[in-house]
Amino acid sequence: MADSKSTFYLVEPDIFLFTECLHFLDRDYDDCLYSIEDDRVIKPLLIDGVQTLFKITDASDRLKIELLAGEPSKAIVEEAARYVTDWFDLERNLHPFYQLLENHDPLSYMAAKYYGLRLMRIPDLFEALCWCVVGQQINLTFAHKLKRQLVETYGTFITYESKRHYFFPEAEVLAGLAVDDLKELQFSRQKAEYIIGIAKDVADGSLKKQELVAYDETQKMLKRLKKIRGVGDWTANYVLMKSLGRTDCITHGDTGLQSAVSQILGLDRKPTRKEVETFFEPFAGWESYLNMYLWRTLS
DNA sequence: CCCCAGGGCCATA
DNA sequence: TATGGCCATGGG
Repeated sequence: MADSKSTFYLVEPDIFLFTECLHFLDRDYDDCLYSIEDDRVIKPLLIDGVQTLFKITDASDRLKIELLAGEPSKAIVEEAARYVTDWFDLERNLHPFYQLLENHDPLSYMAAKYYGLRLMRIPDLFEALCWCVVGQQINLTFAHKLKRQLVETYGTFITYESKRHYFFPEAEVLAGLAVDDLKELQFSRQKAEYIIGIAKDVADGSLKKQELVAYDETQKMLKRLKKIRGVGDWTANYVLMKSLGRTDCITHGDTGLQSAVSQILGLDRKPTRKEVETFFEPFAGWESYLNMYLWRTLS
């Protein structure tokens, strides 16, 4: 294959800064589904059952995506482009959000300080749901440890330069597990039951991302998601913003969010749900982005 | 030892 | 509808 076929570019939108997006991905945690070194991301993608590996770098006004492993068919390049576009939320016009941000009293500093940060998404619905269940109630360090155990035990991987790059486990695989299989990985009984249940729904086709998208309204999507055992208010909102890219979601109950809002309001306690809603009011339609920028203040 | 982490279910009233 | 116990583990 000609080398040119294995590299493609995506035009960067206005208000985009690759390093700022990478900073959010990197933070202090050890994520097992991508690796970041210097100013590049290495991301394995399973596309129609084909194992691929991409390197993403910044080329001034474009994102450069190089295929490191896997045949560069047209379909694979298209899927990879789709994935990266969603991952970095490249299709979003952030001007309206920045307008609100710049005119907001205590938060206007964010427009410059976090300039170009995008809602870093988890395009895969199953992965997003599982990540939520894993992260429920526990600290993020332990959550990443649990995720790594899950991925390295039940996921497949591609080897590149003697390093393993893992794909998130298939729903069909996790659907066949017993609760005790996950308890061995330090999952609580509830988390194990939730994840296996969600895996079964996805594996048998009763839960599809397309179904959610078709609802068109955030409230209907939330209602559908909350029917799933293990999915409450926090998870439903998290999944809608991170997987479906809804911009009007607030991760109610999120301790990180509460901590950020508490600091900004100068409270010595966690804010009530009402106080959080009031705080978000000026950002109607852009709650998810404010949510993201508030998380950013924590790291 | 305590409490709390990017929650949610379930029992109880 | 609202509240409290519970879950697994690690860090402060």
